[in-house]
Amino acid sequence: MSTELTLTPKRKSPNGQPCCEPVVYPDVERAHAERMAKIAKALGDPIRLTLVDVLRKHAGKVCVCELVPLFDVSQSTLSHHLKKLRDAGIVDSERQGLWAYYYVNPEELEELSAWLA
Amino acid sequence: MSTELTLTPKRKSPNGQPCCEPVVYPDVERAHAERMAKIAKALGDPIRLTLVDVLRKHAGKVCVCELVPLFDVSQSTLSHHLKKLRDAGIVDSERQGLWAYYYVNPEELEELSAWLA
DNA sequence: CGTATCAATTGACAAACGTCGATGGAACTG
DNA sequence: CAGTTCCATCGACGTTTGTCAATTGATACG
Repeated sequence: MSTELTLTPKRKSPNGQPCCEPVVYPDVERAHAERMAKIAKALGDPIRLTLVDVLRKHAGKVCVCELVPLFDVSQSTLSHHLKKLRDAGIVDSERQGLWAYYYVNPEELEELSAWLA
Repeated sequence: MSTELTLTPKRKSPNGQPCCEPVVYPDVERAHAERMAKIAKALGDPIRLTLVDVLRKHAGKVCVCELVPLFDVSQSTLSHHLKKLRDAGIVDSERQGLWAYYYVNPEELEELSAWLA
């Protein structure tokens, strides 16, 4: 990263000039930021965050039919949230007969967790 | 939390019965989850996440005019993103003459960071 | 085979989002 | 004062989101 920016304009710029030197975009960060933002976005809903919480704490595979009664939303809405978490890679699921079991992919949270710490 | 749930239905439920015992909603988590989801949502955009990254790494107050050239969006869009971060409490700003200086409120990230770790 | 159960998908809708260009307002410069 | 600079806000737009009721598809049971 090493971006030691110099960031303190003191006076108005001369006419026509922008106020600051354009600073290079930290290139390494780009894909990094996009991956983490995707994860954060998936966690950006109380229901989904709680789902992840329950799945993590249980540390095993949890049947959808156990998850539905935990929330005040319809089954289809919950299914939709689970799909978002799957699309983000945060959870995965496994079918067994009638039931679907969900579990967390802890690695997917690591990057964001490390950045945040 | 102490929620040791028993979560593994094996057979189809008898007619009319739902498949699982309803499990109590972990009440403590509710406000907690909403606060953290709000923070996560604010971080759920690559531009905003990068803004927070730059502000954190610089560990000081940064002028908006330094931030604008870092991204491929208009000044008004960037201002909009900064407002979202302000609304979430993640950053704060301070006016000095013509310029606005932004900085991170690190405490606001702690709850989510701790949960994620 | 017929019916019930669980879960995903579909379609609909209002609300929120991300973006831009234009405008407004405060403050500095000459 | 007149012009300029920085930044926030407004209005518009197309897209995405969160939600539900209804449907579908797969599986299990009798």
